[in-house]
Amino acid sequence: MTTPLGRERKHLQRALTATDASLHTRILSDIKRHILSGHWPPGHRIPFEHELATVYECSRMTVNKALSELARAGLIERRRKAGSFVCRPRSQAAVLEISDLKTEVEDLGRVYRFTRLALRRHTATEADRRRLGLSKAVPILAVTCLHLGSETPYCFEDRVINLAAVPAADDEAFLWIAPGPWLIAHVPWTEAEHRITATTPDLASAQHLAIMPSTPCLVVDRLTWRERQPVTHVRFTYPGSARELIARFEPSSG
Amino acid sequence: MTTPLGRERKHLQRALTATDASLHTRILSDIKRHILSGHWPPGHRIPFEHELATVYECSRMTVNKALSELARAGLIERRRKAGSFVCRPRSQAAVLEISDLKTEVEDLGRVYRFTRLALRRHTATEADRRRLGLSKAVPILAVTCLHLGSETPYCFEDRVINLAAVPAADDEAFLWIAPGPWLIAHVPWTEAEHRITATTPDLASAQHLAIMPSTPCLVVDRLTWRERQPVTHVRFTYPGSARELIARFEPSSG
DNA sequence: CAGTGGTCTAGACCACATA
DNA sequence: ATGTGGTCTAGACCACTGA
Repeated sequence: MTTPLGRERKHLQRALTATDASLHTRILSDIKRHILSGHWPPGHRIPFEHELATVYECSRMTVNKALSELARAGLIERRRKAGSFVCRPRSQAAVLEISDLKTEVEDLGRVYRFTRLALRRHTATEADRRRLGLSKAVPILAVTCLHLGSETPYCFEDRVINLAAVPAADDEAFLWIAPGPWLIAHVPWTEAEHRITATTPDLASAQHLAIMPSTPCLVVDRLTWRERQPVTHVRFTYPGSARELIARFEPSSG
Repeated sequence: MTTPLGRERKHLQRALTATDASLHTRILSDIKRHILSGHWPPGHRIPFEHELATVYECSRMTVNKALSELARAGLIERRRKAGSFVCRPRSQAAVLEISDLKTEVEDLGRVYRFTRLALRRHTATEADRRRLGLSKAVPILAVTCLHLGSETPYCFEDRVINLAAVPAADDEAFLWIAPGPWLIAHVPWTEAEHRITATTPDLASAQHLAIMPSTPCLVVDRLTWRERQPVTHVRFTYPGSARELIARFEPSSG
């Protein structure tokens, strides 16, 4: 009696639904549809796992997989003994895709080029330490670049690299490869924090971008860690007219 | 022989690890650590499911749960017959938390208040339709608000609401509740697209924010749908000095 | 064609929160 | 005390795909 009894049932279901994917996917999207359509408002208790298992004629594990994913996605909240409930939507979260500059520029249909401006190695000043969130005076590589789209200044990059975290950067001139791509190739899988503000450019930025010092600019500060160790801080300054950050939000997964 | 043979093993593992959570969580974070530390570089093939199942002395399902989650998180890529491989990191993606203005202001330690300025009901003009991505001349509710932090102008809100999607909005004056919270309460679970730019404010914004027309401003445009139907478009204009958008990126889950 | 991941089962025990 | 979700098992079949 260890023969798979569920097999006939499974095939029956496949025949009935036919349309698409796996069962747990179907359960997931069914529930998701109920939530997104408003049919199940926030606070609504969705059926228990064993109920859904009965409805879909499957094992509880299959239902559990669907519900667990919905919980991770933040669509439902699960409470022991109480059940699973539709969440109130998170205020507004959005996934911001910050691709590399080359892709960005080429997506605008322009020809990408960058020039390295200054490159300087020194011990971290007070300002550098503040940028990197460091307390010690580690060796630092400071580099500035100008990124162009079809020969028009597109973005000014002002970066410090923590050489204690990335010693190999000391041997790189960043003439043929920009610091960003180089770092991704040499220090993959980092964590990052972005700060996005609107300001007037500092003098260096305005000069290199060839804009008036009063031109509003979008400034993206990115601080990157590797295993809680600061790796690099970079400030991208875009003339406000050049850049749009676009972020999409969907209740994910599906 | 249907008695759970795995029980002794399970308890053995609990005793061995003791530290924390579930087994699949531990497997997940073990692998994640190998990846984030660079010990397993992009392209590296991680052990097969059955290998890990042997190592951790558990069933393949448990390993599968961990690996599936890593795959969803984008840390590994799974290919049938070939195995699972460490991904190259996605360029840079970040989760931007756009909370509501009340929370935002209060997080700055200020007292939140908002005033509704204009409220007007009319048929969608060409401009309105462009904002909402609509082709038909539906009824529209246009509303502007000023949000203040400790009586200082913090953000100017210029919004249009598609009354065809949210008829109930027609009965709301938005004097006691701001349009944002009202919409979240009445139209939960929407999809949204955000556009973030830096510009000089338009005349109305500058006037209400009491800033010079040359002050750089962070402008957040948000278009919201419900089931592919445009619900609302809103433009938030912040004096550049007032606002920082902060986005964090981690290789998620764990 | 052989072996991987993808999926599913029919149980089980447990922690835990709630009624 | 009871019943929920959380976790896990020891199998199984299948689809796909790369060697």
